[in-house]
Amino acid sequence: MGPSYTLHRWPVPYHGSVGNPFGPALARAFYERPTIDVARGLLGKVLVHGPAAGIIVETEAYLGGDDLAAHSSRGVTGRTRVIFGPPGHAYVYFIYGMYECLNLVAEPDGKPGCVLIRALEPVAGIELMRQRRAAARKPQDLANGPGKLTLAMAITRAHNGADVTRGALTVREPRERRAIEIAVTPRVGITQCADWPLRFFIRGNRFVSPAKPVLT
DNA sequence: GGTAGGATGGGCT
DNA sequence: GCCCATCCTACCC
Repeated sequence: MGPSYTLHRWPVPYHGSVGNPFGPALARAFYERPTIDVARGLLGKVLVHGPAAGIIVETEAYLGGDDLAAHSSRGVTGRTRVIFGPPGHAYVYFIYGMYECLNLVAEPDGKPGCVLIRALEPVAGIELMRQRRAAARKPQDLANGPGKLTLAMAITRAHNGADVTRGALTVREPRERRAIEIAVTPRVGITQCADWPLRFFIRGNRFVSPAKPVLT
């Protein structure tokens, strides 16, 4: 029988044009900037992995220095090595025994800083995402959380260290630019530096995560 | 509409 | 042994 949701509630899948339906991949210089600038700048860009793609609608900045919520605050380890490396690479880590989260490394080589991708607005490969996210009952539930979006996009720890300026996993300019308003709140699910305003999302977008910290 | 509780395993002290 | 940058289900309005 059919799925438990009704098909008409889903948007028509976006098939794109022949060839690459999006703009060029962001260059390394985009990432080689202060982490907060990168976190804000990624909003509205398009994360692409093979046939699946989504507009980045929510991010969080994890800084170097005294940001104790950042994995890099404990120094270079086997896990955090990538965060200290060159910008424009993926840092993917395993969390809560079940999920994986995608970050993009910022700052010049040698300086820590990364951006957690927290939510996507699916724009291509939506049928594929539905298959990968059987628990999602509505389109906005496909990728509205850091663990959900890695499932929907089939991003795993195998992508840790991958160069996102080229290859199968990239971040690209959108086909058309849209004006957006950026909302800022504290980050979700942390205890250290819990009041730092480092979560950014597109105000009014229905695909942001359901987490609702106090607006600042 | 809402929330409490459990699943599940790697990283690090 | 404790800590998680989470998600889903069940259950209750």
